[in-house]
Amino acid sequence: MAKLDFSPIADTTRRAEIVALLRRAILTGQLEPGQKLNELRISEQMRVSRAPLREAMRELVQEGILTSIPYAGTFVIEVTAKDIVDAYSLNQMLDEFAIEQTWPQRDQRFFDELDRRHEAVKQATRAKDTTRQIETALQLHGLIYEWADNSVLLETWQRLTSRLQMYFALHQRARNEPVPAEDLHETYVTLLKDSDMRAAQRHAREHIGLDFEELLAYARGLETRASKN
Amino acid sequence: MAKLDFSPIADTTRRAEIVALLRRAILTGQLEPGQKLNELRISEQMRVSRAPLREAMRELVQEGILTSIPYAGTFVIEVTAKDIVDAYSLNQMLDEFAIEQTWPQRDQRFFDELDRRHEAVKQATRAKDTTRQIETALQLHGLIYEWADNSVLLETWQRLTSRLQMYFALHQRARNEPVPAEDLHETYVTLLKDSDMRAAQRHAREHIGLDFEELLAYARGLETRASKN
DNA sequence: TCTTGTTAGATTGTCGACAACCTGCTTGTC
DNA sequence: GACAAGCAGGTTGTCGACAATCTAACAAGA
Repeated sequence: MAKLDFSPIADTTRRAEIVALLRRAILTGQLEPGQKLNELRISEQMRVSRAPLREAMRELVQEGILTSIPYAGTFVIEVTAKDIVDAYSLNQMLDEFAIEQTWPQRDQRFFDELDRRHEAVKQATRAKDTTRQIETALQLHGLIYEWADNSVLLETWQRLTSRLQMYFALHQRARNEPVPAEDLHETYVTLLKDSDMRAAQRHAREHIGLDFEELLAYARGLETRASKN
Repeated sequence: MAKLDFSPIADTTRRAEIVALLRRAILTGQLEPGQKLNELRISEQMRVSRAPLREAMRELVQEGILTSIPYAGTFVIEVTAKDIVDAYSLNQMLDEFAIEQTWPQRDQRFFDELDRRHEAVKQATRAKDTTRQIETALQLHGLIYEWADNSVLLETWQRLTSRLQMYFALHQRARNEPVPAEDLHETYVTLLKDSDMRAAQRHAREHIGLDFEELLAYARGLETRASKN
């Protein structure tokens, strides 16, 4: 019998689809930070009862992109400059760890996948599809976490990614101009293929840092504006 | 007007209480790994309808201590040796980071709280209340995360703690004898009060490592037994 | 004018019932 | 006896309605 990998069957519950829909709406910025999610309205729009919608919202609350106050409502999380700093500094630490864990596991399949994802970023960049550009860049970046073969680490990264994606999408929407070129990824990919682990770690640190500074400046701007109200 | 800090009022939803009840049942090992949670049965026992129960279960699924398969059921997560290794190695990394972040923030309040929690561990040890001993030890350990002033890091740690607590509780239940003395914590506390950050980091690494080796051996035993079925 | 009590409307939390689905057993056929 | 089809029981997923709670507007009193 030939060895054949079947992908898992799709979740066929309404709940799972609702989760996907809501998550996408939040991470692309269609639902803005602080916005309240009216259960009745959303359930009517989706042609679904409130039960699966509420369960979906509970999941997203635990995922950290929604927040719930009993009898008051469920809201998209607010983005503060401190949140970004926190997420960023933890991300740096995790990156270093993930690269360390992945390093001995790198093989041809890893390199191929690396190229595939890098190509996806370049394509999104050429198409000027900024939302997709953020998505693919994070997927490229997530490869080291998938390869690290540590399920808890991967979960942690995915939770963090939700927030990062949201932050970048907001930033992107605000300035409404294309994200910088993909040269940074070029170096990143090259270093991951190379033999100097420390160099890869160092680059990951600095590479992410660049986008981060801009992002942070944007968030500080938001807060300054908010404090004037 | 005198400055007075009111603590937030308790969540008064059934859902929140159910979450607390279930979490406790899982983390103390009353609900065993792999066990299925029958919604109807539990809802009847708690005198609650299935709606808030299901929402509570969704939260615990996202928290990582339950797992759900559509139309099949919701189960307590299985514990594999690899899970423990994964959680442990990530924990080491996070500890180092947390100590680094906390270090400059240490003040008298920190030291006082450190002593308070240490005392709680000693008390639980004297009372031979093993469940509480695990709880308090993890709370003592969690202080550096609370003081690190990084909300994302704290969340991550709390998720990890759920699993760690479950692992230790299982181990504890299995061998059914008191956990070793609190001398290890004595050193830990002393080092956190001292001025040598590296030493504290190194100790945290090794200190946790001791309990861990036993835990791991236990998990491997579980798997060996399971594979014979 | 400010504060306090009341009330109406809207929203969230919870409930009981029904629909969809899975599992294991039975039945019938070869 | 082996195997497939179909049925029965039980469990999860979803629904619509009701109860509890919050908010804001309004009225009454100091």
